[in-house]
Amino acid sequence: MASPPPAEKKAKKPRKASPKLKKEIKKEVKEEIKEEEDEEEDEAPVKPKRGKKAAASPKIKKEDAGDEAPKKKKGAASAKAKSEEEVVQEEVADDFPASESEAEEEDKPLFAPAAYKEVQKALTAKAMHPYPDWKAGTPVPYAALCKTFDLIEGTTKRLQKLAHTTLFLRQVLRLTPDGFLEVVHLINNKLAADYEGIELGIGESLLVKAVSQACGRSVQQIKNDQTEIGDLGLIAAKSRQGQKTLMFRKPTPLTVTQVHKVLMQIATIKGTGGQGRKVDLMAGLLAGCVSDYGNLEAKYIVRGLEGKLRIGLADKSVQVSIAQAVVTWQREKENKKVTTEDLIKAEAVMRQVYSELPSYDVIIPALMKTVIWKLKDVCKLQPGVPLKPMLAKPTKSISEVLDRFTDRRFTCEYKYDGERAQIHFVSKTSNLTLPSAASGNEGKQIGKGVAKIFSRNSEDLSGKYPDVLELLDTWIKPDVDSFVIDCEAVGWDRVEKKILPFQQLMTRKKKDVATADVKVRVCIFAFDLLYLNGKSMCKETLEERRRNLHECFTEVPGEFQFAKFQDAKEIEAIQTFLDESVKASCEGLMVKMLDGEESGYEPSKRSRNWLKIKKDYLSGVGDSLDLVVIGAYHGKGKRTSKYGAYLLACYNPSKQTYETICNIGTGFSDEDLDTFYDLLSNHVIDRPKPFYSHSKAKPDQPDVWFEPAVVWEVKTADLTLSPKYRAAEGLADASDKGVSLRFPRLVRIRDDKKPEQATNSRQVAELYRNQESVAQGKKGGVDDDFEY
DNA sequence: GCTGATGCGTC
DNA sequence: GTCGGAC
DNA sequence: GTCCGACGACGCATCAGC
Repeated sequence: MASPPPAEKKAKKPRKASPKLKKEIKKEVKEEIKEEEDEEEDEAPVKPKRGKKAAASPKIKKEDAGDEAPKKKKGAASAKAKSEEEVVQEEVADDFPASESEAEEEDKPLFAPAAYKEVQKALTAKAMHPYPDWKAGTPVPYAALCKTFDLIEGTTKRLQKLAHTTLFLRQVLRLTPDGFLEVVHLINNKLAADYEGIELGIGESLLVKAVSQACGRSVQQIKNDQTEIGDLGLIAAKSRQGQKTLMFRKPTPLTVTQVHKVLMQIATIKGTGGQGRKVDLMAGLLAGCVSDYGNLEAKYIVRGLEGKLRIGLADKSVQVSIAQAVVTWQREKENKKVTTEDLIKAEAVMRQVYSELPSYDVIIPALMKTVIWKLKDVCKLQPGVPLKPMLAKPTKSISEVLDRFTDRRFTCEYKYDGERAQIHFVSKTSNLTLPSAASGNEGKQIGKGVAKIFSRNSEDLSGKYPDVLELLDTWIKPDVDSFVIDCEAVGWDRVEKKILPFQQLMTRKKKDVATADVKVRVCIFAFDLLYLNGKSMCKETLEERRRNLHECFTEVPGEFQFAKFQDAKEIEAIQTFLDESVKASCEGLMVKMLDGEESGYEPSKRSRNWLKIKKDYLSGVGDSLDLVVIGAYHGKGKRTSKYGAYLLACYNPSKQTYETICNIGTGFSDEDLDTFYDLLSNHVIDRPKPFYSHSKAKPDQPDVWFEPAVVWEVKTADLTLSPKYRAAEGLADASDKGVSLRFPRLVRIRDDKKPEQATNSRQVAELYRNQESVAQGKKGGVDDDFEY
């Protein structure tokens, strides 16, 4: 990689000055908003006074669960769980094996058993719901869902979030079981499984139009509110409030079914005039928020359309809640009380099933007619449905890797810089079939059978990689009936026979690709085998899976290869292998356990059981630059009323200009964000300086400009050629493109540096050219006056 | 038919 | 993708 | 350790507006 950056040479100053100035004021603003919300609630006629206990009141939770849980966890280390059914609840909780050692067979629960007691209390108490029961058999009121969202958002405690969710799901199961799937989809903020490829096609700008249209305010007014309030959902709610008296009250409030239906309509609109119709539909939804919880409805309609509910409850927690609600419901049908053990077991079932078949469209219907203990028999990994990929945790040093894997056998693999690809295949002679997604794709017919390919996020990539699928036949050994493999698709230069940089891979077309037109060829690097000949391999050890992988496939250089690996043990060997991987155009290494329970492919159990080492994680290694802050963007969500991101530039001494290089929005502590807001507010100017070189395109403009004053050290994984930024323009490359940073993050403040001492354009160009992917083959002399 | 804005996916 | 905060 | 949500660059696909 590049030579040590200038920043490393200077003495390091302690980072982070002490802040805490305007904090108070901001708090007040927030509280104001909060109060208004509360008021709205008080008005609601159905405020559940009696329901308090069941709704898992914060205080009770805190005292019991919060404090006891950790102690119990240590104390109850080894007691073995006994028969499941007729044990008194308390006992079960206390005796349940807490963790690690013996309970390996069962998945670990998300929380300590003692905490479950609390959840359970909430579950078994005479169910009092924050939202009163609707008429059984009728559609779920959207307001009921929103009320639940509100409660979930209102706490930061995970147990409470869960309790709220579960309670609501139980209510749905009890009153409107038919609506359960839709409810689950809306809680996940999904319309359907990812591989169905159904997208809203809504972004902020269309949404602003819709809000403006719905409440009769100008787009500009909404935008102004955005910098102040930050949350478009709240704005919609507020705006609505203002208009309330003027609007007609429709008699029928929204139902979950209706909302789901309209969202589906929005998603399927195509063609000319589509955006306008989408806006109309959205505005219609907003106008339909007429229940007593209208403000909440509007808020979450907008949040949902934004693509993020931001209630602090996502995938994993939803899984757990579904498991809890369903098991409780099913127990009730048997006239039995749910036990703590039931909850834990149900959660384990759910996690495992979901990891192999992450599709509620399949799981929920199954749960409606199957007892949860048998779910595993009905819902299994099947070719055609992508499973959640195993992920890796970043590691800060090689010794950290060794610490984590002491006394374990492990292996290191190259981490290729491409696109994650999960390939599914079923042979013609197999009695299996590739189920086609509702939306169409049948899978690609190839000589030996049918195949599909999926992305890391379960999107169907079959249309993007026809060339890959067509070559499958040549890698598969005879008598392989069906499989799912985990791989990386990497750009491949067929002439030079070498890996292409990621940026090049990205230029591939994505839809309806014809093999003949493919410009950027790809080599598949396979590293895992998840399913083979009708059987899931997930529970096998990595060693076993890898052995099978190598047995069942033949390498074809430049088309299909096994990821390079080495079962290194010592620090030096790993270091050497890491260096080699970088030289071979890889990002670094993946480190994985070879055998034992934890080497299984079970993302739900622990989604980050693998480790990754990249050069830029290691402190003191990798490229870092000292850059000048010249602009900023208003923050959203939890960054409301501060800057959420900043625009950075390097210095060009010969032109005496500041050339923009990237935005930055990560690496800041909350304290930093406050400090920098205050600090930089002193440097605001009303227009960019004439000596700033930056894109003139409208969407590229920051909300605020600063005079050059503050310098930050920033770390990056790579330098890229940019269509948007101007750093080192004309120096890095023959083209007119500037340079930007891949994965920029703040390292520390450089208040020992003046803006003119920032990293200069020539240095940026040098860093760019020194990269393996660029320098390969044309490594020239070292530019010595680089040092200064 | 072209260009720029916007959405959405990859990392 | 990276990162920090809350649990 | 786990989960969540702030935020990054970039390029294809799609549609509005000319």
